Amino acid sequence: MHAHDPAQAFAPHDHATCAAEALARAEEICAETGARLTPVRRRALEILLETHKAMGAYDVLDRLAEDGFGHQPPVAYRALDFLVDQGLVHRIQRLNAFTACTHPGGHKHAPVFLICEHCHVVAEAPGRSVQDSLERAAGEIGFAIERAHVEALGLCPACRETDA
Amino acid sequence: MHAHDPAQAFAPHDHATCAAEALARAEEICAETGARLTPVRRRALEILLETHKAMGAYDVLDRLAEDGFGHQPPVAYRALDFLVDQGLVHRIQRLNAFTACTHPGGHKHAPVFLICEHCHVVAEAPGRSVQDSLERAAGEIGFAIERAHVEALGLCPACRETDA
DNA sequence: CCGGTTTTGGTGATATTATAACATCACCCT
DNA sequence: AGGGTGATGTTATAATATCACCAAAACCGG
Repeated sequence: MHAHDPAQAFAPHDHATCAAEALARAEEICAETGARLTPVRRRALEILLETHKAMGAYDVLDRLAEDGFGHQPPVAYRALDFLVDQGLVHRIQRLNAFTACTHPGGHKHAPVFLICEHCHVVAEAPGRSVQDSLERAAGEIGFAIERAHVEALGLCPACRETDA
Repeated sequence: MHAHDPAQAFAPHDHATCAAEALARAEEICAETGARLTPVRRRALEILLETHKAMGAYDVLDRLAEDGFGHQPPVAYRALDFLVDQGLVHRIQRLNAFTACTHPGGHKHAPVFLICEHCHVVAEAPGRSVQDSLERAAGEIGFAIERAHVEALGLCPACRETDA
């Protein structure tokens, strides 16, 4: 599986490479924009990149604390807020949790999240057509969308078979 | 404006009628399914129907307490959970808040929520085409959607003009 | 390099949102 | 009446998120 296939998160893949590429890409993006990927921020991103499951802010915080960073909530929230602002991490509203973006920098990408209720992996699907429908529906009634969150709960391909 | 127009929430309308119809419809639905629209539950729904803004559970709780119901969080959460289960109320993930459904009972409706960042009104738009795109996108990678949340932030027609 | 400014990070306290666990009550059915 | 069920109340606590304040580090114009 190519590293940029949609929903790679649901398929077996070379995760070390997957994470390393995302991290490298994150560094490029920050370098380009002048944003500072400081140690806490970078570490927070690494932690999120370890898994395709979404992590709560306090889980990230615990990990950061283990690594010698502060152990108060703002430490995690500030790092996460920064990463979300840079588009390197997404917040999954449904779970009050965060997941690293697998293909950051994608030209204003409007992600659609698929959340497996069985294995808890979160994948980003190509959301262009969904966002287009959304824009159209909103446009018809004169609503101007600034940003949209699309999150679907269900079963990923692997868990469908397991459960069935 | 007809009571069932999409996104009526953004347009001036006879809200007393709007709320009364929704409440009547809720009673029908509960009668049909045997669900019990008890006093707290009914009151919680009435409270949510007073406005098209989303309300937090604790706001609803305060109102319920004023009306002589219990003043502990479970009182509100249980009533709200019931209403959500019956499809009479929707939870807006983005806001950790709740809004009454303006057209309950609609044939397994898969709503798309439009949240105005200026006036905070939440409207439900017809989401068929959005859900279809979503199903298609998920289907392509073998993901089986159980339910989806689509929430868009932006400006409603009225606030677009005001702000502009 | 200096000094002012901004950004970042640490910490304690607190706010907000949500649930667990258990007791009680009301109703229905027999 | 007895007993089951579902609804409600209450205490306590868990989980998530933010505020306020300070200190240190990075940046920037000279």
